[in-house]
Amino acid sequence: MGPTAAGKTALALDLADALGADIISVDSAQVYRGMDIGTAKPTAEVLALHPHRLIDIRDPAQPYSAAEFRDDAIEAMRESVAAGRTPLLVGGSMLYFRVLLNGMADLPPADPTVRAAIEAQASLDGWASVHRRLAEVDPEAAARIHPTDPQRLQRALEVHILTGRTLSSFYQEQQAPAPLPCRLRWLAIAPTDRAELHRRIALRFHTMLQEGFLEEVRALHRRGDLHPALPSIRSAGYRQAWEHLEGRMGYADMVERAIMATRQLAKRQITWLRSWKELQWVGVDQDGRMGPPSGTDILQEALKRLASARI
RNA sequence: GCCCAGGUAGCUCAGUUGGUAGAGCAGGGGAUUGAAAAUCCCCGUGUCGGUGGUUCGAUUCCGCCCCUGGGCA
Repeated sequence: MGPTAAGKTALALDLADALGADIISVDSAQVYRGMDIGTAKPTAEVLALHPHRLIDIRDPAQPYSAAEFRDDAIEAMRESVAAGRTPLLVGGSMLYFRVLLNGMADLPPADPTVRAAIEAQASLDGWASVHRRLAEVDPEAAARIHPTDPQRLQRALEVHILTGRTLSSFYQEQQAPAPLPCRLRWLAIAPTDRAELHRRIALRFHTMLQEGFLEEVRALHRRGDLHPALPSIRSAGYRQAWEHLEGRMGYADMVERAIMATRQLAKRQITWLRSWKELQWVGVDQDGRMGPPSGTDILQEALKRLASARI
């Protein structure tokens, strides 16, 4: 685990070799085909040598979800363990790691029709009216969800419309998480200081531009069936590039805002990691060198052997 | 050289009919159950360009100086 631009992929490739492991991607953006440069997806050459599971499994027009990830990841882990190998889960989508660890309630999947109806109400009477409506049928969820949080309001009301039951009631009967095919060890990699992380993020975005990031987004834009309401197009960098291509943002602004969005993403990822239990940390210094890992186990042994590697 | 408009938070700016100032963005902290690279919540002391003057009190009014635009020579 680690914030974006921390050096997860480089470490994962080395660790996979050292441990004889199968890499399983835990990345909500790298699942989309045709979104390569901007998601910092490993190149085709790298993927040929180190196959990654759960990359390129969706068209950008079709949203993926944490629940689908949970099922897909467990299946991939099973196959790896059955083959006598070690699954190595690598990525920065912390909710995805979280659902593997804690499981999810048995909720209905998203329903586009119901969501469209809720959005119609919101655009007519505002999200505050959606919040009031939720308060009538599910006061507990309404108390917990802020009236200005459209995404969670929509989800809570959607669950009630689809099932006639409250979100809270589903949470109460939530089962223990699905048993995993192996025990998990948690390892996080991140630059030691924030300024260094910011530097790496800016540097990487400029590299992406040189590698043809705008052309990549232009190709997505030309399809004509994609739009900024999709999770794929909303992701950091793509959203700003999309606005620029539609003439609503200048080039310099696009670059600045894309980097800002990525910094903010990294901050949220670090917030998740701060509260993670039993987490081993690997720090990365200004020269990209890994520091000594915390904790003691076989992972640490593998990391020691890689200690001179640059991330 | 003269005239005009500005110089206030990291940035863009508002404001104080004289009682030492506040928005957006950035940044920081937090939340996170089928969109999560998403969505949301909380956090604002800064020689108010410098220096003299008027005043009980000046960031605010006045003089001079410096800097940045624009105009005229």
